[in-house]
Amino acid sequence: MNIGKAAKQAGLTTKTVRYYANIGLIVPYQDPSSGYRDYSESDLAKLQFIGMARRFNFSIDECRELLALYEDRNRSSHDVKMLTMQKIDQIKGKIKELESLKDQLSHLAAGCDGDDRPDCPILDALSNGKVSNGKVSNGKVT
Amino acid sequence: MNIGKAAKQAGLTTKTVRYYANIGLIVPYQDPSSGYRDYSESDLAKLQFIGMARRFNFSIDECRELLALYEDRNRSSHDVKMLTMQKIDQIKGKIKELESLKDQLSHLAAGCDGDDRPDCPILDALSNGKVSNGKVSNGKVT
DNA sequence: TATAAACCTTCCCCCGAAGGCAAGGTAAAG
DNA sequence: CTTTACCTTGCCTTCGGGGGAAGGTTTATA
Repeated sequence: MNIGKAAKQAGLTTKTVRYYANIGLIVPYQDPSSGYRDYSESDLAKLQFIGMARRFNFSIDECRELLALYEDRNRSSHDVKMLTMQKIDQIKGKIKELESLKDQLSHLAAGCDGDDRPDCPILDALSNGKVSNGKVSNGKVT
Repeated sequence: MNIGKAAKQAGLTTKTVRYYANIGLIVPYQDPSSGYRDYSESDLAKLQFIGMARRFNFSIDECRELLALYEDRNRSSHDVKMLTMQKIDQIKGKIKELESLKDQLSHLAAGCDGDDRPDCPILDALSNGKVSNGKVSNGKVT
């Protein structure tokens, strides 16, 4: 199967699929004469697997781990669950951080008239540095 | 004031402050003979302002807008509030997205025994593509 | 006064995870 | 045979800086 079809089946772009081949994540057979990549059914399954994992916010490196487990017939489900729980914790942390940001910004916005006069508590708060209790970044997750 | 002290006062790294000068965000006077940058009190206030805005997840371009408003004695607080509300909406969207991810992953994890046997509904779900209802990315915000 | 430590400068490469585009080769259809 | 659709590599861009080299400046100390 050519890269275009494989990409479409997996819901990815050809750029992405080619990138995965370049970084050694999913490397298909490549015809030496034409240079065309040829994706097998097994490759396609892996592409779909990775696509789904990426949609769940797993990083490429985490996908590498998941893929290794996926291919290991003797893996323990414990290992997979661990990775998943870690990801959940990471996401929870990011949510808390964003909740805090949202609350602080909402508080600022509530104090601002939002009319055509220049007085603005939001700008005041940003400039005097005393907004609230900090602790903002950085749990990754994006 | 030298860059090191200015950066420290603003809670930023010298790298970051130099970067802001390079992209034209906050450009201090630069001594032509030594090449040293010299940050005025006004520059420092802007650095602190930007630092705070960045901590609130405003992008560099949004910081540019905020800074323009900050410096405009005739701005209307309406404009500032608009930007802030937009940012709040953006953050809300990202939170929803992460909540959905978390719920789906939690659901998967709950179905997985997490023992040393290989059976793993998490991997099954990732590979068969039928996890739940998709709609995952992408509201930015990071 | 000499020297060392602590600053500062520019320059270039690096991260994640691809996207965009150009130049050119290949395959399949008409 | 030609057009069209697909494929290839390669290089530059994103975003917000971080790391470190090579070298200049300033300040403190011996």
